[in-house]
Amino acid sequence: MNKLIASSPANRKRTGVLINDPAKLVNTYPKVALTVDCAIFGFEEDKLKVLLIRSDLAEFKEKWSLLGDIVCDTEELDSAAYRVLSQRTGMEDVFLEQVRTFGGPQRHPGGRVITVAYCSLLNIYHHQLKIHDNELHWHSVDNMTDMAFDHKAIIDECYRWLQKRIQEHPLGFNLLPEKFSLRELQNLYEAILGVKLDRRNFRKKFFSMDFLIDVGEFEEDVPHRPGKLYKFNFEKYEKNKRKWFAIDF
Amino acid sequence: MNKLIASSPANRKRTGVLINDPAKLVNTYPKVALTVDCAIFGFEEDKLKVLLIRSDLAEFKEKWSLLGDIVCDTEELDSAAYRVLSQRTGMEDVFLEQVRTFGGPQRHPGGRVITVAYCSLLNIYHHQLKIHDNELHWHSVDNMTDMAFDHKAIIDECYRWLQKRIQEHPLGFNLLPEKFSLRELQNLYEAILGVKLDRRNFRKKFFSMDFLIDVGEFEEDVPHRPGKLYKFNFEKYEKNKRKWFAIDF
DNA sequence: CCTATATTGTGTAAAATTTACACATTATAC
DNA sequence: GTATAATGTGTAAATTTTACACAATATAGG
Repeated sequence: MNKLIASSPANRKRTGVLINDPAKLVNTYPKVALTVDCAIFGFEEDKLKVLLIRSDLAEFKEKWSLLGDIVCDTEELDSAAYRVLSQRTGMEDVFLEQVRTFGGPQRHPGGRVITVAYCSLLNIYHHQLKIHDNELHWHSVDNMTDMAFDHKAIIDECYRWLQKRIQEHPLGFNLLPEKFSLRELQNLYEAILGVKLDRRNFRKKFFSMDFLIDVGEFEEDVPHRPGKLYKFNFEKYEKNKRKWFAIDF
Repeated sequence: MNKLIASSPANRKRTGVLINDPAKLVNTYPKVALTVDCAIFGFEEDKLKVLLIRSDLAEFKEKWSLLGDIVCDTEELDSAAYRVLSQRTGMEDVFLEQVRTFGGPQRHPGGRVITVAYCSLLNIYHHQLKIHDNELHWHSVDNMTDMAFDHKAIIDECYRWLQKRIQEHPLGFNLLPEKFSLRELQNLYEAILGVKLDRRNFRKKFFSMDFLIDVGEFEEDVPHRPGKLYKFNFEKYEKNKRKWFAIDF
């Protein structure tokens, strides 16, 4: 099934003789192209969105793909992903985390290309966000179709990852403006998790965590009684971060 | 900081002209060596162990490394990891999951080598387990020192991943014999999580989940009253898998 | 056979958390 | 000024989690 490669650690006979020239060894290894792909999520009109670009492969004409790039020679994976992110959005200090690596031998029509998938969260209305390329678009996460490569599978994986993660860590705030109302926060959770939550219990939950700072301001331009605005107290959270423990499955 | 690569998706001018020859494009990408590394965990004498091998690089003489191998030309990442696992342990049907990818440009002294880390769990006393290579050893997970490459960091990451994962999914049973006592199960959780648990509450918890099958047998060769033996009901678990939901951070 | 030892197996009460649920308040829109 | 649409708030019941002690049962060793 696999071509045998004599130098491969598992096939190399272990003679007890140590290898003095690792570069020579690595030279015998097969090489693949390496990219990063970013699932850049945003939240708009109470919907989770992901930033996509038109594929420029003829084969995937009219199809959408994630923002990605090759990893340069001496570049860290995280740095490559971050570079994609800031080049494409103009934003700095954006939430970014590795999700998983996709390496199917047939995933790219041009030959083997391994991609490390990243998840990124940003506020679509951030003043710093600049999307120049008019081939870039925010797509609703439900209703992902016509995707190039295996990018549908990557987005699905990143979305599941996000659903899980926002329940355990305060990631969601990265999708909101710095100041937000509890309604916005609840809409965010409801949209991402695909559930309906009780308003009073939701509030009680977040207030009891005691990480919300009342900024003493109110919503504006809403056609009803404006809600209070809050900030998330990241410093306090980092200090009090509870060690998560509960057997439950 | 990074060498510019004209063909890189992010640098390529988007002219609207579609690429008809993706292979030609991929050929211009820089290539890296690709490996998988398996953190193969076992449980012995109430301690979490990981299977390591002596590094065969002179540079890492006397140091330990994870079991890994290069990924072959047309091989899936999962398959490569599984191949390492079965070649090294003789076992089939072993729990295996991708954890994350390590790709620091300097992580391998022989040049750039990206590695996809996998976590695997098996029962050290399984009759099928055959470890031929006498350079292979089970190491206690605390007390990991003298590791080759960045394998200490990889093990740390896999260990944290495991700690989290066994609380949400019934992975731990993969480390135990098919039939086990509740004491063994509790020892497992205590060892992996590094906590002390109340015996009665632990039992109540697992009984209330209702996934344990009383096999009607008892421990043997223990110098005290033998405990009942149980199996984990994986079928029932798969059917009833509850969708995990709880905002908590 | 008896005794010492070590571990199994079991229940309950208190505390904490989660859930379900309704109405008065406050702003805008017309 | 009135209709509308959302905010803001409390409590009781149910559930889950925690803390905690003692009798039963096997082996080990004299």
